[in-house]
Amino acid sequence: MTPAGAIDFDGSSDQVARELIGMTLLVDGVGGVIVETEAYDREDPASHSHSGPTARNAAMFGPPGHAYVYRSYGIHWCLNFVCREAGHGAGVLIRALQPTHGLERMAQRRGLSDPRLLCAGPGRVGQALGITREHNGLPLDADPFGLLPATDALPVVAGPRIGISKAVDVPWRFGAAGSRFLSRPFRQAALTSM
DNA sequence: CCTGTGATCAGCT
DNA sequence: GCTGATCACAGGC
Repeated sequence: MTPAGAIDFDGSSDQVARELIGMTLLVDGVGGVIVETEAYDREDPASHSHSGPTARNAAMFGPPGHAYVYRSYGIHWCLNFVCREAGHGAGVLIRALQPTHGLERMAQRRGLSDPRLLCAGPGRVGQALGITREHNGLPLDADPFGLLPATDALPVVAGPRIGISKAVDVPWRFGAAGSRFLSRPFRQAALTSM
C-alpha cells in the first residue's frame, strides 16, 4: 500500500476533505496532522475550477491524488489535493495542521515558534511546509510528499467555508472537533461524524 | 476583543 | 481596472 493509498482521491471532494482530517501530511519530512480542510468542486461557484481549465488551475483538471498549488492574494502559496476523476476540477484546500514533524524548520520559515500559529491557515501551511509553484501538479504518493493514515479517528465537525463570497451556505469546511490548531474555531457542531 | 489596511498577482468583466 | 479559497500589523474599544 502506498502512503497515499489510505485514501481514495477518486471520491467526491467533500468526502475526501472529511477523510483527510486526522491524517498526517509531510513535505520533505516536515508537517503534521491535518485538522482543517475545505472542499471545492467544478459545480461550485466559489471554486477556481468553476469556469473551466486555465493555466493556473490546470492541475485541478489533472489526475486525482496530485497537488494543486496557487498564489493567494499575490502573496501566499496554498496547497490543495486534487479529487474525483481526472478532468473534473475538484479539490481539497489544506487549511490547518497540528505541527508534529520538523517544528524547528517550520519555526525558521515562519519566523515564529508558537506551535498554534505555525500552520493555522492555508497561507501559513504553505509557508511552514515550504510550498511553492514547484509543487504544483506533483503526485502526493511520492517525494517530497508524504501522507500517513490517521492513528486515531478524530471527531469531525463541518461548517461554512471561510473567505469566500459565493456559495457561503455550502458547509464544506471540515475540522477536527475541539482542535487548538484551527485557523478559526467552528461556531457550532452543525455536523459530526466518526 | 474588534476593525482597517498594505502587500502584490492571476484571472475575469 | 477590480476582486479574491490571506496574513500581519496597527490602532481603538
